[in-house]
Amino acid sequence: MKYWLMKSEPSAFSIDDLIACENSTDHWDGIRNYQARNFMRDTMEIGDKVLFYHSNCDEVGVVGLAEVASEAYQDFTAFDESCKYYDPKSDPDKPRWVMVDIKFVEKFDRTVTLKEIKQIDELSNMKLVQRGMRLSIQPVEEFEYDFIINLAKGVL
DNA sequence: GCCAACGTTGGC
DNA sequence: GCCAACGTTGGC
Repeated sequence: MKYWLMKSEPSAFSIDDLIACENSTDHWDGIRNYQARNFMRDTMEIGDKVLFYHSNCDEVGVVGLAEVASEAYQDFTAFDESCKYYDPKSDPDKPRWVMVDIKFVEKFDRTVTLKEIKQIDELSNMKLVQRGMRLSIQPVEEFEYDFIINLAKGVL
């Protein structure tokens, strides 16, 4: 069992959008970064736990939980010329990009904000708060995952 | 909207 | 293989 943080811009795809999907599950398409792709392709497993993070918005932070619901498979949006994620260099016979399905688990009553996370010593090693870290899919430690849930629920 | 930091591309 | 130019990310 592994733990991840996955970023999404709520103006493009928010946690409420995920809830609204059939079975509260959707494919996580549009990843065009090799490191993030490799995590999905090589390391993620069905059932892995995900912190759902809203970036580039009014209230930046972790808004809820999800889980990995499929193995990695080819990201078909790379072959669609009309899609903004179109990548002419991705050959359908040898797809360059993959995605996984993500299933909604829980929406927090409140957002655990980036600002708040930055102020907590125990979370200072999270990739999220490292300078210049832009990866949209990041591994997190189990205790970090638990810590953020506890913050959201006011247990701490 | 700004801009720092980063990843990718492509000429050499 | 180097590195400048460019495009993107994402906090503020």
